[in-house]
Amino acid sequence: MVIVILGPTAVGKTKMSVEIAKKIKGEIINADSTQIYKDLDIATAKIKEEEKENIPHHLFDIKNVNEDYTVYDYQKDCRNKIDEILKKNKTPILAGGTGLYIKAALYDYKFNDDVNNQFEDLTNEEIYNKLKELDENIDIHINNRKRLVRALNYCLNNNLKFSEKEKTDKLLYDTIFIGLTTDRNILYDRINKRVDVMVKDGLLEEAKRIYDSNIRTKAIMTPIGYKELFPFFEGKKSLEECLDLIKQNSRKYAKRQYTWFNNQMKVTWFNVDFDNFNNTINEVYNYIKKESHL
RNA sequence: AGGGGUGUAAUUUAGCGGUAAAAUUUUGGUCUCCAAAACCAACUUCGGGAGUUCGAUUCUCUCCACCCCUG
Repeated sequence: MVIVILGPTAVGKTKMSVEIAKKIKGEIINADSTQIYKDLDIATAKIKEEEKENIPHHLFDIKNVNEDYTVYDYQKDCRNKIDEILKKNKTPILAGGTGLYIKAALYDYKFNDDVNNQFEDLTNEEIYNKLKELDENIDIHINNRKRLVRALNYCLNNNLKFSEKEKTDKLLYDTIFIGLTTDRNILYDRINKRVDVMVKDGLLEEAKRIYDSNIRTKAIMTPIGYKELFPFFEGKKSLEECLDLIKQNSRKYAKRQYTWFNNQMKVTWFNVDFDNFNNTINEVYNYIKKESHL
């Protein structure tokens, strides 16, 4: 059995994962695309060493920021870890907020081979029209260039219609999806406060180090919390403006996480009791016990 | 208190005597490799009152609010 602890940012997934692991002989696998990387600690809200409580944690800090890592890599790595842990007769617990990673790892999710970007010179409309010729049922919006390119590649490489591509919802593992949630207002308040705490914990120093390194890879530019501070280091914006932007981007991110989880997975949601987190831990634990005895 | 200015969406700003607009926020949604990403959609507005006019958010008066100057 595999347990997944998911939810929007700042809702308490990390803490829950450790508590559940302690109760059920679990090992934790990171399911957060930004915590894969070394040296990105504060902005990504990565678990601290002393918080791990001797529970094994996997797929944290496995890449340098100048290396690439994609869903494709994660699918392989995560499945390997799951198998390893199951062999030891322990329970893998995926914890994190990157919905696509979770989906790719646990479902029979297939990738295209050989994507190349030979259409760089074309306008969106030209790509769209080419695609429409090969697949008249396509319903990707014309402004969504990334997806248009991918669909066109699929049609050309496989000589098949993208709209008829097999979409499977088949789970590869016996999985329990635990979703942690709370009122939107409370969540937003927590997000805002957490950013302030990050600053106290050294977010500015971490971001400055990254800014000075002059590395501008995807790993650096994707997480919320670094790029927003660059204008401050350049004297172009006030610190407050930059921090507000971090908060705002985090809120938007949380909103998108909800739409993904609600539409892509069968999640059982638990309202988090922040005043007494133990209540929520017990609730989740009892639910897992009940489900796993079936 | 006197003089001047400004009031349009949650915010910043367009605009016009003839159905009020954009960006951002917010909210909802899409999704089969770059997902803390990409994309789509929706809601809400002319400070109040009176006048001129066929018709006023636009012009006039007045009240209110805010800002600046003088005291």
